[in-house]
Amino acid sequence: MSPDLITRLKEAGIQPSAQRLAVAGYVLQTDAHPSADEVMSEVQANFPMLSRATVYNTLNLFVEKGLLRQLVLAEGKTVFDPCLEPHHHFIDEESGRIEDVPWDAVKVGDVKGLKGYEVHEYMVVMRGRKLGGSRMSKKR
Amino acid sequence: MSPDLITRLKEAGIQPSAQRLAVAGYVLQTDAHPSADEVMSEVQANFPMLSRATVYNTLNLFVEKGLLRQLVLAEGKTVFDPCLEPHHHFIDEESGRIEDVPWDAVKVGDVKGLKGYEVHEYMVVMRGRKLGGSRMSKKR
DNA sequence: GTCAAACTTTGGATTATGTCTAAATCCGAA
DNA sequence: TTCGGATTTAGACATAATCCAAAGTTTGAC
Ligand SMILES: [Mn+2]
Ligand SMILES: [Mn+2]
Ligand SMILES: [Zn+2]
Ligand SMILES: [Zn+2]
Repeated sequence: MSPDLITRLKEAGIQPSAQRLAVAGYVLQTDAHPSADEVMSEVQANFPMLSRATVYNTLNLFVEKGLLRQLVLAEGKTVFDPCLEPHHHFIDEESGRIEDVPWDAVKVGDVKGLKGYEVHEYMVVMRGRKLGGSRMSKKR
Repeated sequence: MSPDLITRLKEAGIQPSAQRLAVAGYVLQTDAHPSADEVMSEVQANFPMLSRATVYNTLNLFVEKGLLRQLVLAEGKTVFDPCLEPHHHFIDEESGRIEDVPWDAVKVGDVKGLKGYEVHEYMVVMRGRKLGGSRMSKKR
Protein backbone atom coordinates (compact mmCIF):
# COMPACT_ATOMS: atom_id res chain seq x y z
CA MET A 1 0.00 0.00 0.00
CA SER A 2 1.51 3.19 1.27
CA PRO A 3 4.84 3.84 -0.43
CA ASP A 4 5.78 5.74 2.71
CA LEU A 5 5.87 2.53 4.69
CA ILE A 6 7.98 0.76 2.10
CA THR A 7 10.41 3.63 2.22
CA ARG A 8 10.53 3.65 5.99
CA LEU A 9 11.30 -0.04 6.16
CA LYS A 10 13.97 0.21 3.49
CA GLU A 11 15.58 3.17 5.20
CA ALA A 12 15.74 1.11 8.37
CA GLY A 13 17.45 -1.68 6.47
CA ILE A 14 14.44 -3.98 6.41
CA GLN A 15 13.23 -5.89 3.35
CA PRO A 16 9.59 -4.89 2.92
CA SER A 17 7.88 -8.25 2.61
CA ALA A 18 4.12 -8.52 2.45
CA GLN A 19 3.87 -9.70 6.05
CA ARG A 20 6.19 -7.00 7.34
CA LEU A 21 4.23 -4.34 5.54
CA ALA A 22 0.99 -5.65 6.95
CA VAL A 23 2.40 -5.55 10.47
CA ALA A 24 3.97 -2.14 9.90
CA GLY A 25 0.71 -0.78 8.54
CA TYR A 26 -0.85 -1.36 11.88
CA VAL A 27 1.82 -1.13 14.52
CA LEU A 28 3.75 1.84 13.16
CA GLN A 29 0.61 3.91 12.85
CA THR A 30 -1.46 3.10 15.88
CA ASP A 31 -1.56 5.42 18.81
CA ALA A 32 -2.33 2.52 21.10
CA HIS A 33 0.31 0.41 22.77
CA PRO A 34 -0.55 -3.05 21.50
CA SER A 35 0.83 -6.34 22.72
CA ALA A 36 2.09 -8.93 20.29
CA ASP A 37 -1.24 -10.73 20.52
CA GLU A 38 -3.18 -7.60 19.76
CA VAL A 39 -0.95 -6.89 16.80
CA MET A 40 -1.61 -10.37 15.46
CA SER A 41 -5.39 -10.06 15.86
CA GLU A 42 -5.55 -6.64 14.29
CA VAL A 43 -3.37 -7.48 11.34
CA GLN A 44 -4.87 -10.89 10.68
CA ALA A 45 -8.29 -9.30 10.31
CA ASN A 46 -7.19 -7.89 6.96
CA PHE A 47 -4.25 -10.13 6.22
CA PRO A 48 -4.79 -13.73 7.32
CA MET A 49 -1.56 -15.17 5.95
CA LEU A 50 0.39 -14.29 9.05
CA SER A 51 1.75 -16.68 11.62
CA ARG A 52 2.43 -16.03 15.25
CA ALA A 53 6.15 -16.60 14.74
CA THR A 54 6.24 -13.95 12.06
CA VAL A 55 4.49 -11.45 14.28
CA TYR A 56 7.14 -11.93 16.94
CA ASN A 57 9.96 -11.99 14.39
CA THR A 58 8.73 -8.78 12.83
CA LEU A 59 8.09 -6.90 16.05
CA ASN A 60 11.51 -7.85 17.38
CA LEU A 61 13.09 -6.82 14.10
CA PHE A 62 11.34 -3.45 14.18
CA VAL A 63 12.55 -2.89 17.73
CA GLU A 64 16.08 -3.90 16.79
CA LYS A 65 16.06 -1.53 13.82
CA GLY A 66 14.69 1.31 15.88
CA LEU A 67 11.22 1.61 14.39
CA LEU A 68 9.47 0.58 17.58
CA ARG A 69 10.05 0.80 21.28
CA GLN A 70 9.25 -2.09 23.55
CA LEU A 71 7.72 -1.23 26.88
CA VAL A 72 7.09 -3.32 29.96
CA LEU A 73 4.71 -1.42 32.14
CA ALA A 74 2.12 -3.90 33.27
CA GLU A 75 1.86 -7.49 34.26
CA GLY A 76 2.03 -10.25 31.75
CA LYS A 77 2.64 -8.54 28.50
CA THR A 78 5.12 -6.28 26.87
CA VAL A 79 3.73 -3.72 24.50
CA PHE A 80 5.05 -1.88 21.49
CA ASP A 81 5.12 1.85 21.01
CA PRO A 82 5.68 3.45 17.60
CA CYS A 83 6.28 6.86 19.13
CA LEU A 84 10.04 7.25 19.23
CA GLU A 85 10.27 10.68 20.81
CA PRO A 86 10.68 10.79 24.58
CA HIS A 87 7.34 10.88 26.33
CA HIS A 88 5.66 9.77 29.51
CA HIS A 89 2.95 7.19 30.07
CA PHE A 90 -0.34 7.09 31.86
CA ILE A 91 -1.95 3.75 32.65
CA ASP A 92 -5.67 3.63 33.25
CA GLU A 93 -6.12 1.38 36.25
CA GLU A 94 -9.55 0.19 35.15
CA SER A 95 -8.96 -0.68 31.53
CA GLY A 96 -5.21 -1.14 31.57
CA ARG A 97 -5.01 1.14 28.57
CA ILE A 98 -1.74 3.00 28.16
CA GLU A 99 -1.75 6.58 26.94
CA ASP A 100 1.06 8.85 25.88
CA VAL A 101 1.71 11.97 27.88
CA PRO A 102 3.72 14.62 26.05
CA TRP A 103 7.22 15.20 27.31
CA ASP A 104 6.52 18.81 28.17
CA ALA A 105 3.33 18.07 30.05
CA VAL A 106 5.36 17.00 33.08
CA LYS A 107 8.40 18.87 34.28
CA VAL A 108 11.10 16.61 35.64
CA GLY A 109 14.13 17.95 37.46
CA ASP A 110 17.82 17.23 37.04
CA VAL A 111 17.57 13.50 36.38
CA LYS A 112 20.68 13.35 34.25
CA GLY A 113 22.63 14.97 37.04
CA LEU A 114 21.70 12.31 39.60
CA LYS A 115 24.80 11.54 41.61
CA GLY A 116 26.11 8.03 41.12
CA TYR A 117 24.08 7.20 38.07
CA GLU A 118 24.52 7.67 34.36
CA VAL A 119 20.92 7.93 33.23
CA HIS A 120 20.42 7.06 29.56
CA GLU A 121 16.69 7.49 29.46
CA TYR A 122 13.79 8.03 31.78
CA MET A 123 10.08 8.55 31.84
CA VAL A 124 7.33 9.26 34.31
CA VAL A 125 4.89 6.39 34.69
CA MET A 126 1.52 7.43 36.06
CA ARG A 127 -1.41 5.30 37.13
CA GLY A 128 -4.93 6.44 37.80
CA ARG A 129 -8.26 7.12 36.24
CA LYS A 130 -8.92 8.73 32.90
CA LEU A 131 -11.42 11.55 33.20
CA GLY A 132 -14.15 12.59 30.77
CA GLY A 133 -15.25 9.10 29.81
CA SER A 134 -17.96 10.45 27.52
CA ARG A 135 -16.44 10.20 24.05
CA MET A 136 -15.78 6.51 23.70
CA SER A 137 -12.54 6.16 21.83
CA LYS A 138 -12.59 2.84 20.06
CA LYS A 139 -9.47 1.26 18.75
CA ARG A 140 -7.46 2.53 15.77
CA MET B 1 11.59 -15.31 65.16
CA SER B 2 11.07 -11.61 65.31
CA PRO B 3 7.87 -10.76 67.15
CA ASP B 4 7.84 -7.57 65.09
CA LEU B 5 7.06 -9.57 61.99
CA ILE B 6 4.28 -11.50 63.66
CA THR B 7 2.78 -8.23 64.76
CA ARG B 8 3.05 -6.72 61.33
CA LEU B 9 1.30 -9.64 59.71
CA LYS B 10 -1.45 -9.67 62.31
CA GLU B 11 -1.98 -5.95 61.95
CA ALA B 12 -2.39 -6.47 58.25
CA GLY B 13 -4.99 -9.14 58.89
CA ILE B 14 -2.76 -12.06 57.95
CA GLN B 15 -2.46 -15.26 59.95
CA PRO B 16 1.26 -15.63 60.70
CA SER B 17 1.89 -19.19 59.59
CA ALA B 18 5.40 -20.60 59.56
CA GLN B 19 5.68 -20.30 55.78
CA ARG B 20 4.35 -16.77 55.72
CA LEU B 21 6.79 -15.71 58.43
CA ALA B 22 9.67 -17.25 56.54
CA VAL B 23 8.71 -15.39 53.37
CA ALA B 24 8.10 -12.19 55.30
CA GLY B 25 11.48 -12.48 57.02
CA TYR B 26 13.13 -12.14 53.68
CA VAL B 27 10.89 -10.13 51.42
CA LEU B 28 9.75 -7.50 53.89
CA GLN B 29 13.30 -6.72 54.93
CA THR B 30 15.35 -6.86 51.77
CA ASP B 31 16.39 -3.73 49.98
CA ALA B 32 16.52 -5.61 46.70
CA HIS B 33 13.58 -6.04 44.40
CA PRO B 34 13.32 -9.82 44.18
CA SER B 35 11.21 -11.82 41.79
CA ALA B 36 9.04 -14.67 43.03
CA ASP B 37 11.74 -17.12 42.02
CA GLU B 38 14.39 -15.23 43.93
CA VAL B 39 12.17 -15.10 46.98
CA MET B 40 11.71 -18.86 46.81
CA SER B 41 15.43 -19.55 46.49
CA GLU B 42 16.39 -17.20 49.29
CA VAL B 43 13.77 -18.44 51.71
CA GLN B 44 14.20 -22.11 50.91
CA ALA B 45 17.87 -21.86 51.85
CA ASN B 46 16.85 -21.62 55.51
CA PHE B 47 13.34 -22.99 55.32
CA PRO B 48 13.00 -25.85 52.85
CA MET B 49 9.36 -26.70 53.58
CA LEU B 50 8.04 -24.16 51.14
CA SER B 51 6.35 -24.86 47.85
CA ARG B 52 6.24 -22.71 44.79
CA ALA B 53 2.48 -22.30 45.09
CA THR B 54 2.85 -21.00 48.61
CA VAL B 55 5.43 -18.46 47.54
CA TYR B 56 3.04 -17.06 44.98
CA ASN B 57 0.08 -17.28 47.35
CA THR B 58 2.00 -15.45 50.04
CA LEU B 59 3.46 -12.74 47.84
CA ASN B 60 0.06 -12.05 46.31
CA LEU B 61 -1.49 -11.95 49.75
CA PHE B 62 1.11 -9.50 51.00
CA VAL B 63 0.46 -7.27 48.00
CA GLU B 64 -3.27 -7.48 48.54
CA LYS B 65 -2.89 -6.57 52.19
CA GLY B 66 -0.57 -3.70 51.44
CA LEU B 67 2.69 -5.04 52.85
CA LEU B 68 4.38 -5.21 49.47
CA ARG B 69 4.24 -3.42 46.19
CA GLN B 70 4.39 -5.32 42.94
CA LEU B 71 6.40 -3.74 40.16
CA VAL B 72 6.67 -4.61 36.49
CA LEU B 73 9.61 -2.74 35.12
CA ALA B 74 11.51 -5.22 33.02
CA GLU B 75 10.80 -8.05 30.70
CA GLY B 76 9.80 -11.43 31.95
CA LYS B 77 9.41 -11.00 35.65
CA THR B 78 7.50 -8.96 38.10
CA VAL B 79 9.32 -8.01 41.26
CA PHE B 80 8.28 -7.15 44.78
CA ASP B 81 9.21 -4.05 46.71
CA PRO B 82 8.81 -3.81 50.49
CA CYS B 83 9.35 -0.06 50.47
CA LEU B 84 5.88 1.42 50.66
CA GLU B 85 6.78 5.09 50.61
CA PRO B 86 6.71 6.78 47.20
CA HIS B 87 10.06 6.56 45.48
CA HIS B 88 11.58 6.33 42.04
CA HIS B 89 13.47 3.50 40.38
CA PHE B 90 16.71 3.18 38.54
CA ILE B 91 17.36 0.10 36.43
CA ASP B 92 20.94 -0.83 35.63
CA GLU B 93 20.93 -1.78 31.98
CA GLU B 94 23.83 -4.22 32.36
CA SER B 95 22.79 -6.20 35.40
CA GLY B 96 19.08 -5.55 35.36
CA ARG B 97 19.30 -4.64 39.02
CA ILE B 98 16.66 -2.24 40.28
CA GLU B 99 17.58 0.43 42.80
CA ASP B 100 15.46 2.79 44.79
CA VAL B 101 15.85 6.50 44.20
CA PRO B 102 14.56 8.69 47.02
CA TRP B 103 11.46 10.68 46.27
CA ASP B 104 13.21 13.98 46.84
CA ALA B 105 16.17 13.16 44.63
CA VAL B 106 14.11 13.96 41.54
CA LYS B 107 11.79 16.92 41.34
CA VAL B 108 8.65 16.22 39.34
CA GLY B 109 6.22 18.96 38.38
CA ASP B 110 2.47 19.18 38.67
CA VAL B 111 1.61 15.58 37.85
CA LYS B 112 -1.51 15.48 39.98
CA GLY B 113 -2.79 18.53 38.13
CA LEU B 114 -2.52 16.93 34.70
CA LYS B 115 -5.61 17.90 32.74
CA GLY B 116 -7.87 14.98 31.93
CA TYR B 117 -6.31 12.50 34.29
CA GLU B 118 -6.79 11.63 37.91
CA VAL B 119 -3.33 10.41 38.82
CA HIS B 120 -3.29 8.10 41.82
CA GLU B 121 0.40 7.40 41.83
CA TYR B 122 3.46 7.96 39.75
CA MET B 123 7.17 7.39 39.67
CA VAL B 124 10.13 8.20 37.51
CA VAL B 125 11.67 5.13 35.92
CA MET B 126 15.29 5.61 34.88
CA ARG B 127 17.54 3.33 32.89
CA GLY B 128 21.29 3.60 32.57
CA ARG B 129 24.59 2.67 34.11
CA LYS B 130 25.45 2.60 37.77
CA LEU B 131 28.65 4.49 38.45
CA GLY B 132 31.39 3.71 40.96
CA GLY B 133 31.43 -0.02 40.41
CA SER B 134 34.25 -0.48 42.94
CA ARG B 135 32.46 -1.63 46.07
CA MET B 136 30.75 -4.80 44.95
CA SER B 137 27.45 -4.96 46.76
CA LYS B 138 26.49 -8.57 47.07
CA LYS B 139 22.99 -9.57 47.94
CA ARG B 140 21.49 -9.03 51.41
C1' DG C 1 -10.18 -32.10 75.57
C1' DT C 2 -12.87 -33.19 71.31
C1' DC C 3 -14.05 -32.44 66.87
C1' DA C 4 -15.80 -30.17 62.92
C1' DA C 5 -15.16 -26.13 60.12
C1' DA C 6 -12.14 -22.98 58.23
C1' DC C 7 -7.80 -21.90 56.79
C1' DT C 8 -3.28 -23.04 54.74
C1' DT C 9 -0.10 -25.65 52.07
C1' DT C 10 1.10 -28.51 48.32
C1' DG C 11 2.17 -31.17 43.81
C1' DG C 12 0.75 -31.30 39.60
C1' DA C 13 -2.00 -29.75 35.88
C1' DT C 14 -3.03 -25.77 33.27
C1' DT C 15 -2.70 -21.28 30.92
C1' DA C 16 -0.15 -17.67 28.73
C1' DT C 17 3.75 -15.26 26.75
C1' DG C 18 7.54 -15.71 24.13
C1' DT C 19 11.55 -18.22 21.79
C1' DC C 20 13.58 -21.71 18.90
C1' DT C 21 14.10 -25.01 15.11
C1' DA C 22 14.07 -27.03 10.94
C1' DA C 23 11.58 -27.43 6.86
C1' DA C 24 8.96 -25.06 3.20
C1' DT C 25 8.37 -20.95 0.56
C1' DC C 26 9.47 -16.74 -1.56
C1' DC C 27 12.03 -13.59 -4.35
C1' DG C 28 15.60 -10.92 -6.51
C1' DA C 29 19.62 -11.13 -9.11
C1' DA C 30 22.51 -13.42 -12.41
C1' DT D 1 15.05 -19.78 -15.75
C1' DT D 2 17.58 -20.97 -11.94
C1' DC D 3 20.05 -20.49 -7.71
C1' DG D 4 20.85 -19.05 -3.02
C1' DG D 5 19.86 -16.28 0.62
C1' DA D 6 16.05 -14.29 3.06
C1' DT D 7 11.53 -15.00 4.93
C1' DT D 8 7.74 -17.50 6.75
C1' DT D 9 5.72 -21.16 9.13
C1' DA D 10 3.94 -25.02 12.28
C1' DG D 11 4.89 -26.92 16.01
C1' DA D 12 8.12 -27.98 19.77
C1' DC D 13 10.12 -25.89 23.63
C1' DA D 14 10.94 -22.78 27.76
C1' DT D 15 9.30 -20.06 31.44
C1' DA D 16 6.25 -17.31 34.55
C1' DA D 17 2.24 -17.56 36.86
C1' DT D 18 -2.27 -19.39 38.10
C1' DC D 19 -5.57 -23.01 39.19
C1' DC D 20 -7.16 -27.08 41.39
C1' DA D 21 -8.37 -30.54 44.41
C1' DA D 22 -6.41 -33.23 48.00
C1' DA D 23 -3.93 -33.21 52.32
C1' DG D 24 -2.46 -31.00 56.39
C1' DT D 25 -3.01 -27.61 60.11
C1' DT D 26 -5.18 -24.35 63.22
C1' DT D 27 -9.10 -22.57 65.70
C1' DG D 28 -12.90 -22.15 68.40
C1' DA D 29 -17.43 -23.89 69.93
C1' DC D 30 -18.95 -27.09 72.82
MN1 LIG E 1 2.59 6.34 21.30
MN1 LIG F 1 12.92 -0.77 48.16
ZN1 LIG G 1 4.05 5.68 24.32
ZN1 LIG H 1 11.61 0.24 45.13
